[in-house]
This record gives sequence, structure tokens and C-alpha cells, in this order.
Amino acid sequence: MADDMAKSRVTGRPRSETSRGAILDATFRHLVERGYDALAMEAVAKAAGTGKTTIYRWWRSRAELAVDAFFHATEAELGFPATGSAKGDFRAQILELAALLRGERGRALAAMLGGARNDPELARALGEKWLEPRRQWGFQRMNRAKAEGELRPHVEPETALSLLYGPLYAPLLFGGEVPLASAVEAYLNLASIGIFADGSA
Amino acid sequence: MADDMAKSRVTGRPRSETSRGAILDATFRHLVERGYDALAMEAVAKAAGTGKTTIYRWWRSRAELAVDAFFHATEAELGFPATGSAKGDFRAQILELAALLRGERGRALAAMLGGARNDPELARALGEKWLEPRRQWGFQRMNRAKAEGELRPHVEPETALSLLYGPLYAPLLFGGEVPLASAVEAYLNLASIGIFADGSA
Amino acid sequence: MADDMAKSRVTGRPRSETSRGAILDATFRHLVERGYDALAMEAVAKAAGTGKTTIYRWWRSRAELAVDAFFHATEAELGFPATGSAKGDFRAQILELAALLRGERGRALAAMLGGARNDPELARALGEKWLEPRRQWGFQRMNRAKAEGELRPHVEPETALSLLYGPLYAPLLFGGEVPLASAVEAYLNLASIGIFADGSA
Amino acid sequence: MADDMAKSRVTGRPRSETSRGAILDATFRHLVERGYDALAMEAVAKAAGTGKTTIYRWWRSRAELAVDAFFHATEAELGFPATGSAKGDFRAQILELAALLRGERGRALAAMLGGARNDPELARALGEKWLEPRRQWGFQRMNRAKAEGELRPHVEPETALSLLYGPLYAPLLFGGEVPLASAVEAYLNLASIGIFADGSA
DNA sequence: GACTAAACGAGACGGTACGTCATGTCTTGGG
DNA sequence: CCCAAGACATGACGTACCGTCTCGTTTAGTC
Repeated sequence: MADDMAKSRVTGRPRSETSRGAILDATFRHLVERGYDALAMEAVAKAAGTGKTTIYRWWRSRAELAVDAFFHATEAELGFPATGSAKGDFRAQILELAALLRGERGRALAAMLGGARNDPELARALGEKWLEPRRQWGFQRMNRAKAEGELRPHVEPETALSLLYGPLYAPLLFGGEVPLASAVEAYLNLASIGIFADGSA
Repeated sequence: MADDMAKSRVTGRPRSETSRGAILDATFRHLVERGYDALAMEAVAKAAGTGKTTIYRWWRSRAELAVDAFFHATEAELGFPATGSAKGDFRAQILELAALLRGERGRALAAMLGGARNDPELARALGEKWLEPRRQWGFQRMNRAKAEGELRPHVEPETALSLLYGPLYAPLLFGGEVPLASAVEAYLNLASIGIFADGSA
Repeated sequence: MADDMAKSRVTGRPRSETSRGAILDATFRHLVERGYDALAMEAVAKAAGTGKTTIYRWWRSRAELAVDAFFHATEAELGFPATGSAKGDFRAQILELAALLRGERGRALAAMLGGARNDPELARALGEKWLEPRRQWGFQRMNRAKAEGELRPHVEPETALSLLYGPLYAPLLFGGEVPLASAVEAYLNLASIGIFADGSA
Repeated sequence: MADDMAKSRVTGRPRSETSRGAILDATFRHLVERGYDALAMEAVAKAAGTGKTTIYRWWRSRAELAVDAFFHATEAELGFPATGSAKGDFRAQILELAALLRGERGRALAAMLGGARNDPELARALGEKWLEPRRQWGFQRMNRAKAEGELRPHVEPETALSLLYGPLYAPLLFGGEVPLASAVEAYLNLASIGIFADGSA
């Protein structure tokens, strides 16, 4: 998002990639270690060895910075699997997601998800960069599944998705940990019964 | 929580119920209108016509105050239904909960749930006063259902509960609205198939 | 001053002399140990084991309380000497005063004298109870001396008094110590030359 | 004192002289109008149109600020005269000082002198910036006078100085006004008799 | 090689809110 | 009617960050 504005300048000193990296790294570290609320721009600037100006020049807000830092650390690490069946694809994707959320990046994402409730801009940024792509993929995969007869009759994609992903995210709201792989498998089994034509655990 | 300390003092000027009410009301209003992050003690004190001291005398932190204010406005409004079947009980309870969350009190709770991610004390307070009682009831009801053969074989209560409640809460994380009653019914139907022995929608 | 109001009550619980003493003692201790600015009513009440109400009932202000406490501890300790000559009387009185000011009571008085600059009421109270009686005596003694020809010609009593007492008090303004007896004697000798007919040191 | 630190910084936004002046002026006004005790940093900040941070950045305490404000308003206004004789020099200097103390700056100084009794840091600051330079000059001038035979025999400079300046400052302790020029002349005449070889009024 | 122009670090700026402290007043129950 | 206890509204304290601003200093590219 921030990079978009770098499009066409021709003259003047070019943006320092060193600073950019240092800022994103420092932001990510603070996010993981102290959470979103305690993410102080001044602390980031000091840790990154830059001036606050440089941060504000390239990121409009703490929210954008945090989201950018998260993706800087996470980028392209989450694929969208293709196992052959919708049930297998979702299971694989959700288990992979659970694993990621349980790690360092999970703490960062959780911190931001919390902040998002009180920071509309963060909510927007997160929705756009994280949630939406996943939702897109989910919808398409689920629609394809429906078309190919993999779903039980009368199952709406939206409903199915909320059942598959809700139990994974919800614990983050209460300060809880992301469920372990075994727990994820357990609820996926239960959910699959209602969703997939071949729902047998 | 704050009231606990009022137990048995005999001497000195008694606590002003007027101030207590004004503070809780002002807190709730700010919570609903501006969210938890923007809930400034100074603003609450001014709105309530009290001093900050009086707030800090009775509530140890913003977190406790917010939670107390929420319950002051919500108190005893949520019963735990008894329809005759576990499936009916959970359906009724969850629909009632969804209705509450969609209203003003829902905005307050959502604001706090967001704050909880970045404020361990708020997470603790919320867990203790909101989540835990509900979890208690849920566990007991689910265990009873299991004992009475209302669950499908091999269904763990914990798993079932996460499947029933997760899709309800999760949208709050992304700044989304609580699902409408129809959407709640839809996912409950799907979830019930995997959980309850008589899961037919 | 405060006691004046105790004149004629007849009914109700009588004033507690225990509290009165405890309050005055605690006030004096605080005055000596921490100074006038740091003389907190709340600390005095706690140290005296009384309520703040009791203090405010009997003393209108911190200033009155402090002055009262000072005289409670000092009372009637300063006589007005009569050596036979004006020069001898003043010398004796000033040396006695210097000795007092160098002790514990001096620290209390010094603390109040400082506070007086910023607390008109304290200035008034101090002036009335401390300064004025001394000035009275000084004027009278000096006038008598003049009448009896003990002063050099054209010496105004007011001028003479300021010369005798000024060098004693002035150091208090700058946080300094009251001059030692030898220093006092030295300046008195010098001053006497200009003031008294028999001014020879 | 605050300025000392401004010595050699090269980087960053330079200190705002506008703010500095506004703060010192506002401080001086409050000092004159309300005294040292009532000199609230917040009020100064508001009156000066600055943030409190800016004050605390440049002055370590209320005491330093007050002293600085006083000198900002007074600076270099007090010379050390040279009339030819020690007696003349001191007379001139003391009369000039009395005139200053009777004005607005005198009220400010008096307020601070009072505060100094209860604020060791203020006492230190005042001593260092006001009292000490004057004492220095006094000592040197008096020592020279002694060397040049202008003093009566056996007159110690320290004693002489306390006799000359004490009567000027002492009234400030009791909330009184600085003596008028005529009163100052009167006591100087008396004091001179004991001090100076040519002490004849 | 000088010139132009933007990014850079540093850090001061006016603010807002923090949680604490003491003020002087009030409101109880008990002596 | 006094007393202790202590809650009350008020207002200043000194601190931490906010997001903006103003410096002098790089660091390119173009003339």
C-alpha cells in the first residue's frame, strides 16, 4: 500500500530500503512482543534507528504500518492447497493456518485483530489484505465444491465457511490460544458432517 | 467486582450510589459510542460529574470499569433456557445471545473483546465475568446431553461448544457485524448435524 | 486564637484535649521536619490519630494551625529582659532570640516565615502573634531609652530597631542558618555604635 | 541555567525562542501576581500557549523556571556602582536595590525568597544566581575598603555586610514592604557610623 | 563538477491522557 | 455536639506518546 506512491518520482534522494526494512522489522518485533496497543511509533523509530518523520512519510498510520509489517514477515507463506477434494483442501488450509497462528506471526495477527475492533482503519487494512483474499479463495473453492456435488444439499457456501473458520478464530477474541492441531481436526470432523456430502469423519 | 470490597465497612462516609451509577452509565455510553481504546478515564469522570479519584477508588483499572459498566447495563438479562432438549436449549441461548450482541450492548461487548487482546487484565476480567459462566453452563448442559444420549457418538463437549459458538463470535474479530438470526440458524443447523444424535435440520 | 471560640458552649460532648494536643504536637513535628509547604493536613490528621474534620473544626487554616503549634511548643519561653540599660536589654533579648532560632523551634519559625510570603493569612497570624508583641516591646523600650537619653541624637526608634533585628532575620530568607552568637555579638557591637549614646563596643 | 544545555546541538529542530520568551514572561507575570506557591506549571503552559513538555524540557523544576524568569525580566539591570568611596558605593548599590525591590520585580523576588525556605532547590538556585554574585561583590568591595583604610578598626567585612543588607531584606520575611528610600538612608546612616572610618552621617 | 530536489536523522513543538496526591467539604455511626 | 473514619469534587503534578514541524545532512539524477 505504501509502496504505491513510489511509482514515478524521478529526482531527489531515493527511498532508503535499509530504513524501510529496519522499520518493518522493528514494528513486527514490537507487535509480537508487546501487542498492538503498546506499539509506539516513537519506540519503533528508536529501535529502527530512524526518525519518526520517515515512518509517517511512508505509512499513513500505525494501522497501515502494523499490517505492512505483518505481511513483510509472512509474505507468500500461505498457499492455497489443492488436494483433490474440497474437504481435503479446506482441512489442509485450515490446519496450515492454525499452525501459523500458533507461532510468532500468529501473535502479531492476533494483536492486530484485537486492535482492529477499536481502530476502524486497522480493521479496513486487515480486512483488505488478509481476510478478503482468504474469503475470496474460500468462496470460490466452496462454490466449485457445490457445483461438483461435494456439498450436502441446501448448504450455503457462506454458512459453511463460517462454520469452518469461526471456531479457529474465535478463541483469539478471549485472549485464548489458537486451538491445537488435534482440536482443529476434531471440530473440522464435526463440521464436515454437516457440510460435505462425504462428511464421514 | 468492585462491590465486593464494600462488604462490611462500618465507619466513614458511605459510598455514593449516585456517583457509582453516573460513572457506570457514562462508561457504558462511551464504550458504545467510541469504543474501548478511546475510553478515557478523564472523559468518564467529566461526563459523570465526579473526580477521577472516585473512579480509581472503586475500580482498579479501565478494564474492570468497562466490564462492570457492561454488566450494570446488561445484568441478568441473559437466562439459560430450558426447552427440554439440548439442541433446543443451545439454539435458544445462542439466538438470544446473537440478538443481544447485535444491539447496543453488543457494541460495548465487542469493543471490550477487541481491547482484551491488548489488555490482559481486560481479558481476565471478561473471561471471569462473561465467558466463564457461559462456558460453565455450556459444559454442564453438553455433558448432560451426552449422558442422556443426545449427542452423536464420540462427540466431545469441548469440540461441540467451539463449533456452536465460534461462528457467532468470530466476525467480531474482523470488525464485522454479528450475524443475523437467519444466518445463525443456518450455521446452527449445519453444526447440529455433526453434534446431536437427532441432528436433522 | 482558635481557642477563643471555645468560650461558652454548654451542651454536647466537650472538646477532646487529647486530640488537641496530639494535633498540635504532630503539626509541630511536621513543621520542624518537613517545613511549612509540606505540612499536609492529611498527614497531621493521620499522625495525630484524628479526623481531618476535627482539625478544620478548630483551626480555620493551615496557617493558624502552624502558628498555634509553634506557640504551643514555645509558649512563654521568651521573656523580655531588664538589665538596667537599653543596650543591655536589646543585646540580651536578641541573643536569646538567636539561640531560640538556632534550635528546633527556630526551624519551625523559619519554615513559617518562608510560608508567610506566599500565604497572606500566615503572614497575618505570624505578625499578630509573634512579630507584633516583639515590636511593641521594642518600640516601648526604645522610646524609653530615647527619653532617658540613652540614644545618640536624631536616632529614630524605628530605624534603630530595623538595624538591630534585620541582620538577625535576613539570613532566614536565603535558606541560611541563623548567625552564631559570636556573629550576633559582632554586628550588635557595630550597630550599637550608631544607635546608643554609649555605643563603645 | 537552562540555556547552558543549548550550547552545541547541531541536529534536530532548534529550540523555539518564541516559546522560551512566552514561558518566561508568563512565569514572571504569575510570580508577580500570585506568588511562588501558586505558580502552577499548567497555568504557565496555558498562558504561554505551550505544552507542559516544553517547559519541563528546558527547566528542571518550578524553582529553576522562576529564577530564570526573574532574571529574564531583570537582567543586567543592576550594576555595581563606583562612586569613589566604599561608603558611597554601598549606599548607591543598596538604594538601587531597594528601588528594584519595591517594584514589580521586587514582588517576584520576594515571592521566591519566601518559597526558598520550603524549597531547597529554589534556595540553591536563588543563592547561586542572585545572592552569591552580590555577596561576591560586597566582599571584594569591603575588603578593598578595609585595605584602603576606609573601615573603622576591627570591623569584619562579613559583619559589616550583614549590617548593611540585613535591614533591607528582613521586612520581606514578614510580608512587609521593602523600606522606602528615606528609611533606607536612615538606617544606612546609622550603620555607617559603626562601619566606616568616615561614618559621620 | 556544480545544481536540484527529495529523503534522511534528529529532536523540539502543542497537545491529551495518564495515575497519584492533597485540598477542604460532606456524611455516616458511635461516644 | 464531638469524634474517627473516610468518601467526595477539584485541580495540579510530572510522564509518555501523539502526529507535526523544522533543522542540517546525505544521496541520487541532471545540466
